[in-house]
Amino acid sequence: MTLNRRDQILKYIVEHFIKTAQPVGSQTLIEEYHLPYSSATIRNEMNALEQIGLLEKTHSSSGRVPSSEGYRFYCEYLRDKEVSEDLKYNLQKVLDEKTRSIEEVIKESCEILSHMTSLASVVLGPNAKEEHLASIQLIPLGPRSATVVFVTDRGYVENKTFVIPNEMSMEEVAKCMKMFSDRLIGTPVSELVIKMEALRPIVNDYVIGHDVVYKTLLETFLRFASDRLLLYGKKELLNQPEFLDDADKIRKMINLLDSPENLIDVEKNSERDYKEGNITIHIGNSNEEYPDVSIVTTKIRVGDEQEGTIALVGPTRMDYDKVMSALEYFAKELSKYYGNDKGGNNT
Amino acid sequence: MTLNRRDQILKYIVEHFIKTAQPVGSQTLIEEYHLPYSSATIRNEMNALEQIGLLEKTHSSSGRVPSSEGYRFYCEYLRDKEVSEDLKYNLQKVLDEKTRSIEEVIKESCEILSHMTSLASVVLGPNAKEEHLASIQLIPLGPRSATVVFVTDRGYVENKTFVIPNEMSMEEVAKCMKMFSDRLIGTPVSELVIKMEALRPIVNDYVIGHDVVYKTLLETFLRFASDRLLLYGKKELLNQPEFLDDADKIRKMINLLDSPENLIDVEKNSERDYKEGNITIHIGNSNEEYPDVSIVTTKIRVGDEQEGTIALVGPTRMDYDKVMSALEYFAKELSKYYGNDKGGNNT
DNA sequence: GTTAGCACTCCAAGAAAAAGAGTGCCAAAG
DNA sequence: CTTTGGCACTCTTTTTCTTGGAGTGCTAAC
Repeated sequence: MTLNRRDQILKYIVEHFIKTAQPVGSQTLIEEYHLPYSSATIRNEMNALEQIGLLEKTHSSSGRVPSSEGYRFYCEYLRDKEVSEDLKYNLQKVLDEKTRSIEEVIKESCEILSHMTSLASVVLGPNAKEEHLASIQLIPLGPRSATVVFVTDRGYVENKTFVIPNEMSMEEVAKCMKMFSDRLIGTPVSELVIKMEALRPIVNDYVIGHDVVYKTLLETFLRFASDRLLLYGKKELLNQPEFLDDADKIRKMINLLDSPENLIDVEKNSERDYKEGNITIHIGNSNEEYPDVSIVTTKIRVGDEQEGTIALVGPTRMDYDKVMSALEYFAKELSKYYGNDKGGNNT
Repeated sequence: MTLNRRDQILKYIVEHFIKTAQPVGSQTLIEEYHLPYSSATIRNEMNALEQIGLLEKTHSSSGRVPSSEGYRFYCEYLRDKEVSEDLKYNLQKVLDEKTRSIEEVIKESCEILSHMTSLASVVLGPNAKEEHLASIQLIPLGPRSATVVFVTDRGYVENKTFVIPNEMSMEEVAKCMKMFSDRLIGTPVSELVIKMEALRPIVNDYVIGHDVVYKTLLETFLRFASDRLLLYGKKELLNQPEFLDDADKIRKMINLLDSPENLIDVEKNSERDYKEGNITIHIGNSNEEYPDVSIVTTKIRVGDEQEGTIALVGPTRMDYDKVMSALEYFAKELSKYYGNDKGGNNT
């Protein structure tokens, strides 16, 4: 499909700006892309594009820079949708390692994605709410201390070491734990805390000094509910030119990346986001808290339950084409390998 | 103990510089501290202090700044060694919560320390090498996947989820795991990998397709060996004036904090470090990779084995007095609570 | 519709000047 | 022999001004 002149010019501007991080002028455009028009013509088109709100100027006589809308338009209509062979090759290499668990595959893939896009990648773990408690194990460490290990049916593990009060024997702790275990296994993680509440009076009759056990379990269950967040490629991201000389921007970005809440906030504010297939693109916007940050996300599914979100985070000036294609490719390949058979692989 | 004039001046300079991050001039010194001498006299003393190597100039006509040696001297002879009541109160509040595990106490204490010193605090977990494997548990998740959970005798947990190859049944995996378990429990973590090597031929005879199990275990054991590092207060640190406008310094600091290796490297280079009680102070030095970073560390002991290191990391211009006192106080209190009874608390 | 031409705007970089903070040192006073 | 007032000097920081250049918008002609 060939583009009309105006769109073609917009495309060039977006791509050139993505590459150089410099506002693009009419002259540059002609030289770089050998356009068969005079600079005046280009300027007219640029002006028109600015009127529609797809381009912006940094000051009255500067070159043009894409607006959020401009990027959005680019994503929707102009991008090439090509996945680089390099990326395919690198991802495939990771995916082909059969005995790797999905977590490891995701980790390594994210490192590759980060590296190839110079963005940070964030893995937002599956919300444990949908998982069920599969096992509670008490492991005595010494006469007065023990560790409890909790495993969900999707292999997520939490643990907690605690001190056994003098008035309780290890046997009693074990008995108490068994009691909880019998009543809690199979419970969805989201209901654990409520169910504990109900168990409180019952366990009261069983064991004296049970409250340590009770409290230990409760605290750990609360941890289940918190988001599991992994972050890769921070270094790559901070070497982008927008951060080269701007300490404030760096601090702000670190803030964003270090506290999941913020990221989730940005992501939630999504009425204006552009969706394409499984990919959602949030393009930073001047009336937001992080105006110059864009986030491209995709849901990762393994088996038939939702398994988590992968996001690539960076400046609004990011290579949307590359990022979207890469993420789409990755999500597709991943589901091909870890598809609808609940975690089994398809050898 | 009252100081001689020269030392008193050095003390004021160090403290003023720590407070303001600006080179200190003779005039300022007189005004701020009401010294009963003329500026010329002060200048003579400053000159002398520079000759001895305790002060430096940022350029030929600038005020003075403490040198590494100057800081060191300050730490050893000049500091006040007072612990603020505020800090005592806040730490005590955390320490008094009886059922908290030591990890949580350390976490919260570090947050307090970071907050009150505006430095980053780093917890370098106990080196697992000294721990012994206490438990291996296989938890089946589905027909073709399972999680193994490993616990050391000090309550450190590692886990790994893996996919069971088609040619193996869950029973076989369990059997295989049991075999490993029987032979590995009690082994020091440092020897696990070697011992695995020895087991390889034996297990070969037992089960077909054991290599997945073997590989899973081996990979997890390798993870045991890696350092366990926690980091708090990055935000506080990056708001220090040295980072206000210097993107490069921020990047460098983040690099340092994000990769444990670097931190350990800095810490190891310790011939010149100053030790006082349980505290070790590494003061950044111009011929090092991180010339303007200082690290104050203390070993934390629980029971009779070494349990880890806590470090406060920040610019060489840090409040050594406050930091050392705080850390010393914390370490002392902690060992009071979690003293020599192997993890029991003293209620 | 396209383009050459030109006036205009704004930024970036550099030079020059001015202001300020601080030093070192000398000679005189204590 | 230590302290101090005085002064020349150094170096940084801030401000102002200038200049060059990149880029635009507009108009009139093609």
